[in-house]
Amino acid sequence: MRPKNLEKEQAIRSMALDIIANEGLENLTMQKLAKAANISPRTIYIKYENKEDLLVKLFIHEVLEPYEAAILNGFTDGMDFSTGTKKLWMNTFTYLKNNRSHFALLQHSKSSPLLNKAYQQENIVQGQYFAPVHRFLTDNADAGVIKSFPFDVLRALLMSPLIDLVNEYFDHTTRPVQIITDEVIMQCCEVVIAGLINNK
Amino acid sequence: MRPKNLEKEQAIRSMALDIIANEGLENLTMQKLAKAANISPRTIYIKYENKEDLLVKLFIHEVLEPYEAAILNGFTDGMDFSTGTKKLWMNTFTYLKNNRSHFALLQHSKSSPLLNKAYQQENIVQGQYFAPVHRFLTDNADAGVIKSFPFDVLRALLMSPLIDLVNEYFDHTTRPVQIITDEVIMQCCEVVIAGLINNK
DNA sequence: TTTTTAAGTAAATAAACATTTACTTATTAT
DNA sequence: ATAATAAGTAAATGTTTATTTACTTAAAAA
Repeated sequence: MRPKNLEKEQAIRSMALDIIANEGLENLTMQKLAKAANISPRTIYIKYENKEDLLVKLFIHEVLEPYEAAILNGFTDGMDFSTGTKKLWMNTFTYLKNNRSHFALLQHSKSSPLLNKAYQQENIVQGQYFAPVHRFLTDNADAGVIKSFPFDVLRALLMSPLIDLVNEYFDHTTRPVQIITDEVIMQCCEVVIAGLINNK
Repeated sequence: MRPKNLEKEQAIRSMALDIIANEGLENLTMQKLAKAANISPRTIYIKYENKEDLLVKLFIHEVLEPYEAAILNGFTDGMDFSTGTKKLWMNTFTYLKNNRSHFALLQHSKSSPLLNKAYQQENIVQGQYFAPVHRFLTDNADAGVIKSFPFDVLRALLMSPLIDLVNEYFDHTTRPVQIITDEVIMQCCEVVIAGLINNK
């Protein structure tokens, strides 16, 4: 029995991310991908059931898992609120800055029904990201360190400005001046923290 | 000369938004649209050059313009920071809540190269939304009412949690309990305001 | 009323696409 | 060595799609 060539599988995944980063998800076709990876279209179907299967596996294993691991790097839910939040922000910013195609797929996962379903299932079932951040926020809310809101609301208040700023960062890469720097990110993080903290 | 039937043009636009709201942008095809509007595919091409032209015009005239008008309804850049921000938040939330397909297109405009281009051009050229909100934020920053950041950064800090919450709102419409209520939105708005205000 | 002209239609067309078919090749277990 | 088997390929296939062709209809201007 001839064994699977793992290099080819890796080529498929990496070229898929390249095409998505450079041309967008809507321009990723199986024939284009096969040509870019220097293989026959049929070979993709040996490794993946169909396009949906490829996209979901690419998204979960190549994007979501490394992304969540990177976010949680050096973070524990026992950190004090300010330190923990800054760690989450900086981890996220650094990772997304260096992985534009991953960011693109994450953004697509909000409007593509397919990826959105995959994202929600992954987060509900595995929840590597979900669990520590969930504990971090609810513990701080319960202890009265920050204002009390449902978890999803806290997450929106805490993390969505950062995602928007990453968007700005990529929009601005073609312009002469980079306005979204690490310093700006940290200052913004402090604004978000200031808003959420209970100061009574 | 037979005149254009404006009802048919309106049917095309309104059915397009229906399909986008119910099945997503990726499932809007010219034949499906023609059938839904009870016309021949050819008729769409009398009113629009091609699909891109249709989508861009739909997005700008049917979504972006009413959206920006709704956001600015009753808002002036001379309002005090807290009142003005709450007005912007409530206007935005109310409008998007009642226009799901418009929200869907706005979300797509972040990841679809086509709509993104249209959005940026429209905002740069017309800037109905841009201008008063820009003045509102920069004036308050200059006067020391809020912390000083570039406009784009201020906008991210001020508005992106709201957009994320609208997303939650639509995710939760299928669940039994609505967690994103007008009250929650107003409380979140106060959190954002608290973070940005200079209290020295 | 008749001519003119653009609006409108039904059906076709050509391109793009995901997926398969029919075949070849490489590797391992015997 | 060779049989067995899955990996791999080149070239279809059938479907879906945006867009056109060839024709009909309705209304305004003459």
